Amino acid sequence: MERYDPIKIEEKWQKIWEETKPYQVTEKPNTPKMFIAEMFPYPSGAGLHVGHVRNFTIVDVLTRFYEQQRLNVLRPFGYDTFGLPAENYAIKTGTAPQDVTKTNIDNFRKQAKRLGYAIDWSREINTSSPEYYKWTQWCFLQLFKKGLAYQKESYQWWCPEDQTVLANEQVENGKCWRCGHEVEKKKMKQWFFKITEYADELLEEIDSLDWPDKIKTMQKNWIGRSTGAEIDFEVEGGAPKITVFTTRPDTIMGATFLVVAPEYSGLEALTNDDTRETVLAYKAAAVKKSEIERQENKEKTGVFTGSYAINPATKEKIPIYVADYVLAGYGTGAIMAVPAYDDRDREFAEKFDLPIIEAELIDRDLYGTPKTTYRMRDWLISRQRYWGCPIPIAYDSEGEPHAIPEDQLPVIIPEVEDYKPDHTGRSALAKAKDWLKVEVFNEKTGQMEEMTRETDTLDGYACSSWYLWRYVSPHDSEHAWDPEAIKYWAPTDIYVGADHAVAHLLYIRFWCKFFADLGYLPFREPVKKLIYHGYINAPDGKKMSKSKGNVIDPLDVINDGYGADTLRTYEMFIGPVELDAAWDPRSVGGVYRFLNRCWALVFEKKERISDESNVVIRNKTIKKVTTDIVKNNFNTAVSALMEYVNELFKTGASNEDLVILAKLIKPFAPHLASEMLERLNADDEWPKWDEKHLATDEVEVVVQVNGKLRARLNVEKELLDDEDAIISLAKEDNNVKKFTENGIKKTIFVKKAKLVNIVA
RNA sequence: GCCCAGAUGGCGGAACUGGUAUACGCGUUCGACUUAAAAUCGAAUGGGGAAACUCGUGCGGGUUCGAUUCCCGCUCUGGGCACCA
Repeated sequence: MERYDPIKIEEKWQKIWEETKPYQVTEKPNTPKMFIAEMFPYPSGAGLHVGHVRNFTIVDVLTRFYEQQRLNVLRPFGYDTFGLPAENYAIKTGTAPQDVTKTNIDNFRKQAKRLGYAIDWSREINTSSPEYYKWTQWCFLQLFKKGLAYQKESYQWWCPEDQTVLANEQVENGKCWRCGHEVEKKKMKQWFFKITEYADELLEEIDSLDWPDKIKTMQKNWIGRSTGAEIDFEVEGGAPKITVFTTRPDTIMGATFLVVAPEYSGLEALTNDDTRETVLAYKAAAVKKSEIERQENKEKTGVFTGSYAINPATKEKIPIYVADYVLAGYGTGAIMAVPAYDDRDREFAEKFDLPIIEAELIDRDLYGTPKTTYRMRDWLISRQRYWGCPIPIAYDSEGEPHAIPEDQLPVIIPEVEDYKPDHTGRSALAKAKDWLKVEVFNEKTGQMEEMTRETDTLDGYACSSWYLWRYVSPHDSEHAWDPEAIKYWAPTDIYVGADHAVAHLLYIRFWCKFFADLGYLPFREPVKKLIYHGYINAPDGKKMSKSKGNVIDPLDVINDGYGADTLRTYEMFIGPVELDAAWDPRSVGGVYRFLNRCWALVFEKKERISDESNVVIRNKTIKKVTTDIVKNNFNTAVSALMEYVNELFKTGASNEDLVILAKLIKPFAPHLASEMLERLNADDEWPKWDEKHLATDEVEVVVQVNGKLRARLNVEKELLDDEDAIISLAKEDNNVKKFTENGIKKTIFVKKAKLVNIVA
C-alpha cells in the first residue's frame, strides 16, 4: 500500500512545474485578468521565515483559486534589495553588497520554489539591479522636472549610528527604525518629494478603497488634515510680523501671548540685547534634545523673547515667547496662545504666570484668512548611504542641481574599497573620486560643464513605490512599464502584506497619482483590494527572535517530513487572516493527519459509492470553500474541507466526491492535489455548486419555547412552505406541551432559520 | 490623552442579515488493531446534575418572541498616533 510521502510527491511536481512553466502568463485581451502580489520581501541572510510563508501562501491560494477558474492570473515575484542590512554586512566583512544580495536572492528563490508557489518566474525583479534602478532614477527625474523633487535646508532626523537622515515615517518612538539608536535633529540640505501636493486626494480617496479600516484610519490620521486660519500679528519695534496658524480663530479675544518654535526663522529678530543670549541658548538646547527627551519630559519650558505683538482683535500688547511645545514643521511654526481654551497653552500660562482670559467667541473669519494644514510632511528621500539607488543629479560650480540626462541612465553605483560613510556627512559614494565628476549640459550657460555628482542615495521606499508596475514588463528596456501591458494588467487587484500601513502604502498611492497626472498610468489608485495579515508568533506567544531562540524555521518544518503542503495548509488554518497567531507544533500535526486522510481516500480506500449519495455535502462544501476564499476566510475554508473528509470517511466516497476534494484542496496543498487529480484522471477546473442540492429532503426544524430549545422536528423539505402545519406539529410535541400548559400567547416561525418560537 | 480593533470551553478558534452557542483543529479520556509502543481507526469531551433540567460568549443595564450579534455605561487586552495649535 502506498503511503503519503510529501517529500517525494512535492519533488515530483516541483520538477514538472519547473519544466512546463504553467504559471508563466502573457496578456490575453479577451480573458479577464487578475493581478495578485505580495509586498515583495527583503531577502535577508536568514532565509524565509514563517511570516513570509503566510504572506506568500495567501497570495498563492488566491492565485491558484482564480487560475483554476481560468482567469488570466499574474502572480510575479521580486526582491527589495537595497538597504542597511546588506550594507552593514558589507562594512563589517568587506564583501560587496551586490554579492551578498545575490547569494540571498538565490536562497530565497530556492526556498520559494520549495514551497510550490505558482509564480511566473520569468518576471523576477530586483531593485538593486541596474536595469531596474535605471527606471527608479527615471521616476525621480519626472518628479524633479515637475518640481515635486526638491531640495530644502531644514532640521532633519539624523541617526548618528547609521550616519544618515531618516524620514518621519522611519522614526519610531524617537528611535531609528533600523538600528534602534536615538535620533537627533540636524540642519541639512536634503532632497524631498512633495507628497503634500497630493494630500487632499490621498485623503479623500481613502474611503473608496477596499482596504482594511485599520489601515484606512491610520492613513487618514497620518495625513491629519485640519482646517483653520492664518492670522497676522504685528510686532512692536519693527520686527517682521508673525503669522500664526490656528484652528480656533474664534477664540482670538482670549489670545494673551504668542509662542514661536525654537527653529522659527525670525527668532533672533525678536530678541534684544538683554534676551538674545538666553533665547539662543534655549534654542540650541531645544534643537539638541533628542525626540526621546522631548517625549519623556512634557513639562512646558520656554523663554520670553523680549518682543511684544499686538492682538489684532483686542489691540492689547501681548508678549512673544519661544517654547519647544510649538513645532517648527507644522503650520507656520508660531501660534497664538489662548490659555482659556487650550490645555497646553493653559499649562504654559500657569507656569509663566501669564493672563488667562475667558473671552467671548467671535466670528471665525474676522481677523484671519482660511487655511488648511496637514500633519503629513513632505517625504525626505536623501540617504547618506552607499547601498541605495543613486540620485541622478549633478551640481554645477554654483551648487545648482541639474538632472543627469535620461539617456545617461542608469547612474551606476560606483565600486569602492570601503563602504563606510566618513564623517563628512556624505555617503561612501563620495569616495569614488572619478565617478564624482561628470560632464553635463548646463541649460543656463548653454555649454557642457564638468559637474559633481550627488552622493546621496534614494530612500529604499522610492524603489518600492513603482515596482508593481514593473512586473507587467519586467525586461522592458524602453519604458519603466509598457503602456499596453499596464493597461491590461494594472492596477493590482489584490495586494497582500503585513507591514507598511502608512509609509509604503501611502507612497505608492502618491506615485500612482503623479504618474496618472503625467499620462503614464490609466488609473489613480494602485491597489484595489488590500489584505493585511497578522504576524505569526512563537509557541509561547512572544515575537520570534533569534536572541530568544524561539524561531520556527519553515524549511525545518518541511524537512521534518511534513512537507510544503502541510506547512502551507497549516498557516492558512492557523486563524483569521488579519489576526496575529501563535505557532502550535501540535496543530501542524493535525493538518498533516488531515492531508494523510485525503491521500488515504484516493490511494488506500478503493471501494467507491455512487455519485448521488453525498451530493448535498459535496455541494455545500463547494459553496463554503468558494465563498470563504473570496472573503479571505482561509481558516474556515480548511475547516470545511476537514468536515468534508470526515464525512467521506464515514460514508465512503464516490469518484466525483474525490475529484471535488482534490480540486478544492489544490490552492492550499497543490502537490497533493495534483497527485490526486492525476490518479483520478481529472483536470483542476474549479467546481461550481448547484443551489438545488444544498438541502436534504428531510430537514430539522428547531422548536423553542420562550427562546429556549425544547424540541427538534424532522419534516419534509416541502413542509417548510406550510407555516400552519409546522406550528401545529410543534405544538403537539410532548416536551413542548409541558412548557406551554398555561397557554400560548404567540408563535413565530422563521423559515430561513428553520425555527419555531412559541411564547408561553 | 486621542483614534482603531478585540474579549466565546483546558487551548487556537466557528456562528449567515438578531434565530439550535462552542463547527474545525489541538489536548484529554475510553475502545479497536499490536507481543508492546508509535502510527492509524472509532467513540466521548463547556460547568453543575442520576435525570428532567439548569447556568453559561469580559462586567452592569436596556431593546426584542429571541442577543456572542443591536443600544447605553464600564473593565481589561492588542495596535496606531502622540505638545500637530
